[in-house]
Amino acid sequence: MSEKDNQSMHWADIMADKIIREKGDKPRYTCASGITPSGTVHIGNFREIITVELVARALREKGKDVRFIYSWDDYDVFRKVPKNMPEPELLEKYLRYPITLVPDTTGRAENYARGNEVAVENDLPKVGVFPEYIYQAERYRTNVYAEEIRKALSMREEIREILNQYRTEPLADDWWPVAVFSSFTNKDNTKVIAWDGEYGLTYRDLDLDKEETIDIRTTPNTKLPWRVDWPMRWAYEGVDFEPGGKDHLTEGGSYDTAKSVVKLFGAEAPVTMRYDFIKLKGKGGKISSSGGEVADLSDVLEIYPPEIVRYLFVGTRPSAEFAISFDLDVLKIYEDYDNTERIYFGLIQTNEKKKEKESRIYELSQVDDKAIPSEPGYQIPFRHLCNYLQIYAGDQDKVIERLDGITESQEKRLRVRMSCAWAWLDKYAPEEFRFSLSSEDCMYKATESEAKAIREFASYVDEHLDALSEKEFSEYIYKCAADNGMENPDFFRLIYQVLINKEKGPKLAGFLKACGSEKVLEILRRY
RNA sequence: GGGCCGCUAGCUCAGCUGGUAGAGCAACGCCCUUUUAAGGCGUGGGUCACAGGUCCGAAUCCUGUGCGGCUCACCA
Repeated sequence: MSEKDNQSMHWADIMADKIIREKGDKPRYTCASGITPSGTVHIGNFREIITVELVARALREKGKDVRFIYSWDDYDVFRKVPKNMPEPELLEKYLRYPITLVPDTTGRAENYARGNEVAVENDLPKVGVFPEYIYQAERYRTNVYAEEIRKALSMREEIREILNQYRTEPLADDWWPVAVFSSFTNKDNTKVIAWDGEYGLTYRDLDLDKEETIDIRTTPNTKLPWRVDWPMRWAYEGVDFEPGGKDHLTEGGSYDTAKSVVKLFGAEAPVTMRYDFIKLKGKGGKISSSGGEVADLSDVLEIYPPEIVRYLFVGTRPSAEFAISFDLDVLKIYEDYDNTERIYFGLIQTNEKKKEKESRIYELSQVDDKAIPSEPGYQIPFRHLCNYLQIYAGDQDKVIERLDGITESQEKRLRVRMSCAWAWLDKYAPEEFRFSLSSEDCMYKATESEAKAIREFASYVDEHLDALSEKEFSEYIYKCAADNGMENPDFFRLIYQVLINKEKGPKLAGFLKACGSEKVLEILRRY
């Protein structure tokens, strides 16, 4: 590979090369990601998933077989009731339970953890992400990790030493590298008292002050604490790559200690990369959990088509923080994506370096790398599309009818885009941006002289709108104002009032043409 | 206290394995005597936080300083 190629490489390709370099040339690589579904899995968590997906795709394109596993850490403790969950007082009673044993008050699934999981599992295929899901609650509760737990117990002192390196307070003398959910209460308010050197573990339930001895080969109650659990799973699955947030990948963070602990399990740490958090812009705090506003993948998919959702992440270095916008920036995002697409299809000339870079971003943004579009999308600015949609009150078929020379594949993509645009107009667009054509039951009350001007204007529209250009027709707007003794601003205001019940609107001449004389006349002739 | 990140045009940011700065928005002007957050063309605007260093050459690499932020040191 030449140096030149390297310069224009995408971060996912660079990471794939790094994995191959550090892990050796293997026929198959295991890429992992995971999270505790202790609340809504938000778009920040999605960044880790899409990061793995992009690296996995880059590896596959280099001819490697890739296993992409996604670990749901649903045997973690329920510590806090998120603010966006229904029936908080019921959930309150289940604090300190494993989240898999907490009821789902949203009615989405059989338990709390599962409810948060299904939301994500339903949306990931839409953006072309198909991991193999691993459910840690099931793994632990069916004793899949019994040997690993026994190993951890036997390496108690070595593990303690590693963890103590970064702690302000050393772990207590009676600390054990295992957590126990009480079989009496399901809560983790327990303390390990003894281990028989094999599979027998004795713990005390601190709430009830009762003791019990369990067999880690048969009990569903044990689990490893995070800093031991993570490296254990690296070893168990043979993980080659797993990214992490900056909370994990800081000195003394869990990646650091796990890197040492994993050796005790006879394996090496995976290649990693750090990703930064995602901010939100213009969401207006509609959904709130633990204080801040939250958006999940489905919120983003509502206003951006899948390939643009991917584009947001593909085009940004993972180490950089960025904001996902719900406000007017949405327009720019669509324009940026379309621009990248035009570069890919050679509709815009750029230098070779930029073309390579943008083209790679375009490819990686596509949901299915086996089905990259063979032609660019229908060229219509997002703003324009929003106005057409509003003229036709969201009727996609009518908008399509107005567009010349649209192909089948373009129509398919445009319909997705229209759904997003419509959702955006409805939920997030600023008021000035929105309008709807007046209906008969909410007519502007015109004075007699205004009505006369409107009727005259209607005749101009009837005679000239279709035949003349936007600019040429403008003359008639001014002429009509003058003929009726009105100041221009007043006349424009009048027409906007009549058409859309607002004082202002899109640039009038162009707007009239976009509406078409038929629709305009239908409204004007009510006067 | 440790670690990390950021500091580039009024705003939001791109550019970063070095070759005398870019985009969008905002501003201003013109097309059009003329409403407009839907048009077109154009203009202005930055000692790239600061100080050193390496280099023919630094926004880009190194060192230090300042300011802002995040994170670990509890749990996951």
